[in-house]
Amino acid sequence: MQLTIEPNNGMPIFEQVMRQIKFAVAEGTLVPGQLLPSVRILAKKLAVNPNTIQRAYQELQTEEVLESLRGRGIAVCAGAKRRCVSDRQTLLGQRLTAVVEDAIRGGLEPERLREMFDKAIKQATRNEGAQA
Amino acid sequence: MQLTIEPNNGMPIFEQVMRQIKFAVAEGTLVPGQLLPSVRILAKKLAVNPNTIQRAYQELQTEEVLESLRGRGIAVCAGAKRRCVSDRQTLLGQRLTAVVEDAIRGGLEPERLREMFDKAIKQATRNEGAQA
Amino acid sequence: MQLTIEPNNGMPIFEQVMRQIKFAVAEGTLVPGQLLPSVRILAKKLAVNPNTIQRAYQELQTEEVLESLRGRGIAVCAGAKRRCVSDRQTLLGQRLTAVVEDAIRGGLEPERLREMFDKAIKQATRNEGAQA
Amino acid sequence: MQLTIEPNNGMPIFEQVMRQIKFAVAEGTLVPGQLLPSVRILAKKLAVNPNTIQRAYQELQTEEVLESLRGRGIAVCAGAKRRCVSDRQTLLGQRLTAVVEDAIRGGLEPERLREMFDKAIKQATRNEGAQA
DNA sequence: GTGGTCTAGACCACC
DNA sequence: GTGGTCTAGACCACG
Repeated sequence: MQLTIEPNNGMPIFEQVMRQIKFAVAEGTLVPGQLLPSVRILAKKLAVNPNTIQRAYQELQTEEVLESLRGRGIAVCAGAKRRCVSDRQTLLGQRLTAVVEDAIRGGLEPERLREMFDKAIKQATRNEGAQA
Repeated sequence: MQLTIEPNNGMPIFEQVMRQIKFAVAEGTLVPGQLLPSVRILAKKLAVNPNTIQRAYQELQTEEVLESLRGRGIAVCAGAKRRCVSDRQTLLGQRLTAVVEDAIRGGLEPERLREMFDKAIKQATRNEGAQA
Repeated sequence: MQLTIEPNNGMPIFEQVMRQIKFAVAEGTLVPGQLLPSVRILAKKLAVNPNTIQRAYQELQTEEVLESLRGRGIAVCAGAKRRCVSDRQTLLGQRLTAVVEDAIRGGLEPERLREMFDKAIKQATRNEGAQA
Repeated sequence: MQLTIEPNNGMPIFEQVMRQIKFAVAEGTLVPGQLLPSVRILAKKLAVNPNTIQRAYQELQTEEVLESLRGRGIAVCAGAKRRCVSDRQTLLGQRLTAVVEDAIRGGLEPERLREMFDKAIKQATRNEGAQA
């Protein structure tokens, strides 16, 4: 698993960590039962305070994505994958709807918006292909 | 001009005010040269701390959307409309691109994304029509 | 509102604070909309680190018992009372069931258990009456 | 003797082991003088760290429930049964009293509490009967 | 003034 | 070794 954080981009670090872990669970990079790096290890790797990682892990536990195995570490929960995938879908849908609404309400013609959308899709798939 | 703020929705109040003023300028509800309500009046109307309005006006001045007319008040700048319109366009483009990128990078098929987009458009135009 | 914490009794301090706040909401000492003491004030009053109070408030927000009013403070949520009351009921039920089960499973005769229960009730009501 | 542990239910594993051993002594499944399985054997059977069993045995020795017989193993103490039985009684009494007190102090009417108690008793005896 | 986030470092229980 | 909790003190955005 490859985590990257960018401080000072507005999003709290612990939240960046949470999102990336949920993402990894959703796409299967992290599978249920798998142990995550320990708080201290991950903190060191990301050059971040252990408390920050602790908080990310903590909140992911209350979201039932991770679970603490006493003395052994922290692992991905059983039903986590399904939950993360659906979370991501709804979040994505909300964001897309919000953008479209703002555009339409701002007087942008649907045709023009569609052009922008098509362009964005084309570019995104090209990027994706390049990385693969 | 009709401003509405919703506290605690995550976006700072001063930013909500800024966006709505820029929006009004972009669509022509506020025209260059027009005077805005005084800080105190607007603060009272929105039931908001005057400091908050002050900051919104302040930052809009540094963005050259508003200008302070000594002793008369605060008015919309000359070239503000063009600037606001293009601002809104680029911002919208960025948001749309970001959502699309996240979706594709997250493994969503372009066809599925397009369906979501079409649904969002249909709903947004329906809402818009209802309001008009 | 009167909060008391006892360190070193096993229960984390932030959890003691949470429980007592939920209790106060449940019994109506704290009413929806009411502002709580600020993080710093309460921390000082309880002779505890502000972070500890912050965490209690934080988690009560994710449980939708409290809500943060930006720049103004932290207040009791609208639907909080009902939620806290039902929470307390279910929790109580679970504890009672657990004790009874342990007793029966341990071979205690139901009649003997009922005697103990009656004695506990009598004593508890007497205490309660004394305080009132 | 049949021990079962459930990790991550909040109660430390060594304590679960202790309670179950005391329980077995109290009900006579384990009789004074009887040898317990060795630390390693039991640890393996429960799929648990030997240190954990070691600690359970250790603390049961300081409570004079078990005693170490040099070279032969660990056995149940002479007066252990009486002690365990009375321990269990007082513990049970304390828990029951605590629950009842919390309920009454929380404003629950004694009649309502009694209903809950009766229901719990009925269910517990039914479960017990089913298992027997 | 408020809450929110973060760092640094400590202590604890558990395995 | 692990996670969990706490203290101390800092900085930030917001009102």
